[in-house]
Amino acid sequence: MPGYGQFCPVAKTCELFAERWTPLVLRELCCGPAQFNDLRRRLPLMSKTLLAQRLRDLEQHGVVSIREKPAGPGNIYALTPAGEDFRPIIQALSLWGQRYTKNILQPEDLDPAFLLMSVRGQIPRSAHPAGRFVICFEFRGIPGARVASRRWWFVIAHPEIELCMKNPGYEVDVTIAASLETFTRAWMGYIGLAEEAARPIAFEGAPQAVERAKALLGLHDRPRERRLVYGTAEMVDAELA
Amino acid sequence: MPGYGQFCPVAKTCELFAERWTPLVLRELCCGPAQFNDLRRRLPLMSKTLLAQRLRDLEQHGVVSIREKPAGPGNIYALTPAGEDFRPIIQALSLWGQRYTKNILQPEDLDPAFLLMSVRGQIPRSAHPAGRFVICFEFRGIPGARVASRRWWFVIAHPEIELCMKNPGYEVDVTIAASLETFTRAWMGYIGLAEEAARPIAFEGAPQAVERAKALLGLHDRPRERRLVYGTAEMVDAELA
DNA sequence: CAGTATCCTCGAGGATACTG
DNA sequence: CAGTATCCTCGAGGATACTG
Repeated sequence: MPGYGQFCPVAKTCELFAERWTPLVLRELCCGPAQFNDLRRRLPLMSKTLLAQRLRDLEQHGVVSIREKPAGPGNIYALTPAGEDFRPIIQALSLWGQRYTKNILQPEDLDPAFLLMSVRGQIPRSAHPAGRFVICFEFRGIPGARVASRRWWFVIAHPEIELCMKNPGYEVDVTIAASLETFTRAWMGYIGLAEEAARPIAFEGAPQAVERAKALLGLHDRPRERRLVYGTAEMVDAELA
Repeated sequence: MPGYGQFCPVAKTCELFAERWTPLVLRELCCGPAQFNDLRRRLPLMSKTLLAQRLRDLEQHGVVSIREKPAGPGNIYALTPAGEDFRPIIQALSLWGQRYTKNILQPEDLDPAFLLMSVRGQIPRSAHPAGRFVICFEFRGIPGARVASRRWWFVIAHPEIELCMKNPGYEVDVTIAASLETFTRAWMGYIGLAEEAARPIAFEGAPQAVERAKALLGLHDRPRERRLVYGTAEMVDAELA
């Protein structure tokens, strides 16, 4: 892609930042160093050829560092200090989107895998229950384009949360059943749990466990702009504790 | 361009914001409502077909309003409130660029017309001299790709500054002669006036007039990150007064 | 001036097969 | 797994001509 032919720092920044997929690659790297296939999992519609190319371009521009893994094949991709300075911009794009893209979510934008990885990433470790806590998700209305199962499990065992597509076999504390769209919108805080009489989100489990699950996931009865953290696990802990 | 297939507000925002040329169209509209050819002058490398399409897309997304001119053909393009909310993002992209794109300016990024329009736009009206004040610019090293004359004039006559490609005939108070690259970098504050012994910026005129011109244009002896205002004339007045 | 309509190009990026 | 090499497609957007 040729440049914009302007010395303006907005133009020069856009030459490297406002390319297709690039802001989303940076969004991912905001969560900390990652391997190639970590990024692929989070950007399933991006081809590997293009991902590799973008990473190389970003390295060229001093925004991403590429270092060999200490053992085994493959690299570790991480933000350089210049890359870190995109974090507030990612945050600002997110806030804009939270205000103005609520109502243009398309069925194709919904994906249980991406959703639940995001949900997991926004749970501060300080909120983990003391013992093992298992949440089962049952989604209706998954777009046909997504090859994904309807049932998912969170196995919360401090300090880890395992996301399973197959029944891990543990006793389930809370089951959450909802249409994928409703749950996505509720998690983002675009709608409140109390308002969805037509397509409700059903919680099954002991009342105390249900409340614990809602608190853990940050689900509220009323709409409330979610505070999304584009940062490492430590930053999530610090900002959402 | 298909979407990214993610509900993530960063992804949804990028679907409309991070398209080629779009941030620069918004950058221009940050300066206030504009007509089609105002925008074309500021985005000379963007085709009119594409500009028209982007403006339509932005209107569709509720970011730009398109209203017929009160008289005559053509429209007035302006930011909606949602569009105004991109202003801090443009500002942030600019700050990133000021920090990290200093050293990747290409000859093709230099353009006296774009430069001097930008210079003019960053002068608060409160700084205008009482009487008429005329600055002549003489640029060396204009890239061949740019069809532009080497000499330009600012006719500062409060509350207007006229930018002329042809000698307006007024007596010149200050003449500034420099290579286009040096002047561009100095104006951005990437370099200071005092440091460019090799390719100096020559000021000609009465010492007092020269000092006045430097103050007006915000030129300093030492590098200093320029505070660029992406806003209307009133905002420039308020922030740079 | 302020765009729109039409045609055409070329290059971004997807698909596929391959490698250590 | 973690990419790279190669080929090919298709659609973004440029060029041109046209309109009120």
